Amino acid sequence: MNFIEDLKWRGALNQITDEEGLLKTMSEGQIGAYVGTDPTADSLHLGHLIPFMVLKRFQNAGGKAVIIVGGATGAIGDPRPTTERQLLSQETLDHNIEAIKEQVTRLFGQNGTKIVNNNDWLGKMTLPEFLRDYGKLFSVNVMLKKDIVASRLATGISYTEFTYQILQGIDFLQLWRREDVRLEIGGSDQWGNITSGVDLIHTVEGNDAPAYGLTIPLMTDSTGKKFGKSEGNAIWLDAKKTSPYTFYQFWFNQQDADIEKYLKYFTFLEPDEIEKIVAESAENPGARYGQRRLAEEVTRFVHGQAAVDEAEELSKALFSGDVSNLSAQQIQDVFAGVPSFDAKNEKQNVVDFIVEAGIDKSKRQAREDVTNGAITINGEKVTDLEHEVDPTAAYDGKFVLIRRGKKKYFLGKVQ
RNA sequence: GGGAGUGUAGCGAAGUCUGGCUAAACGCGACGGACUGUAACUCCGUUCCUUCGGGUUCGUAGGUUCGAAUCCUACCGCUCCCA
Repeated sequence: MNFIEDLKWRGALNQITDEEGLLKTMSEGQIGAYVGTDPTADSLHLGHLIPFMVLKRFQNAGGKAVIIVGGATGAIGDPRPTTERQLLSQETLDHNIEAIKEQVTRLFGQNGTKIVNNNDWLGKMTLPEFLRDYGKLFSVNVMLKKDIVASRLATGISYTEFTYQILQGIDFLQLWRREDVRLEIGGSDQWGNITSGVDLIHTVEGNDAPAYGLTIPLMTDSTGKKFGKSEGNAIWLDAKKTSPYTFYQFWFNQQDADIEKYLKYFTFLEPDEIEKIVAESAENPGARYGQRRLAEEVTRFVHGQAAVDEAEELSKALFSGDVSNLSAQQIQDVFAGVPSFDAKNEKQNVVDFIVEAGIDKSKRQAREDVTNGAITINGEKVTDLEHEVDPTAAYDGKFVLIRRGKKKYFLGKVQ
């Protein structure tokens, strides 16, 4: 299978500007492909992972991977379908850029991957240069027709965000010239921006200049719902924001119906390997073999093998049920990935304790959970609203382990 | 600038004409429980806060009234039509 056939098989291809042309160009020698991301936060999340995985596949297929961390575009704001973006301060942007560069480096490794900041060229451009050299080449009529702009005309869009597509177009042109980038990869919402770049290159470099764009379909689960959130929170790639354990569990908890789709889309496993996993899972779905493999593969890609081992060990400890016999040292080792809070070194009513630990947001909620038998402290179920929690009662007085519901653990560190 | 709408809990959406029975129907989501495979489906419960007496809510600020999400005034936001 070639690069494109593989993407199709994985359900990871939405639109492509010129399939034949791209394959031809790829066969003629090594070319680069790029994915751009703006530093809107200090970490990427699962939504960002998708284009990066396709870029990685491109790299595995013999291409050169180039990544833009958009210092300049991030300062402008890619228009969202709903409302204008809040601009970020320069300090925040700088901080985010560094954090994201580091993450991307971890995903791609040092060798052969180029990470650039578009501020290097966009930041130096003067306004007259911009208008003369680039603005002249863009038709407002065409720009207005881009879906994202058209959808914003009713509610309003600033001149700043309107201009975004030109900047992204310039990025593609710059990389086309500097890094032999011939392909831009993005989510399906990026189609308009990507074609801006392809059009610009064709205008400047000639209509037969090889430049292609490719988008990836939005991932949804089997019920059609948006993918990538857990309890309303984004799944981050930064271990400090989403622990490797939580990350692993996110994948492990996916339902049977989605496993095949996710294995294809989110792992680098070969087709026959995936078929084998799917067949084995179908035979004995209760063993959750597909989920385990999915969790392993994706966690390894993002956090490394050590994190996979740790997440598996932690999962084993948590779901075997009995935590009361663990030593303080074991607690410290095994539960490092669980959300933690500082516990006072004194007895306290359960309800107050739960709220102060941030496990529930109101006493009402905390009472309900206790009454329902949802709260377990140090392995013992607590159902009495008057129960006094003694944080020093177990684990050498160093830790309190709270479980809410079946799956959620919180570790209190006694002060 | 002129005109017509509209703003209700995390979201969607009733209630407004005909003021009290409304902490506010219903749906979704979320959270817990049962079942199970750490699943799906299904079922049950909860979903503003609380010292469990009560307290604070229906865009904001006033007003009328014994009593206002409901009536009046002003202001703010959003949508649509005309210019």
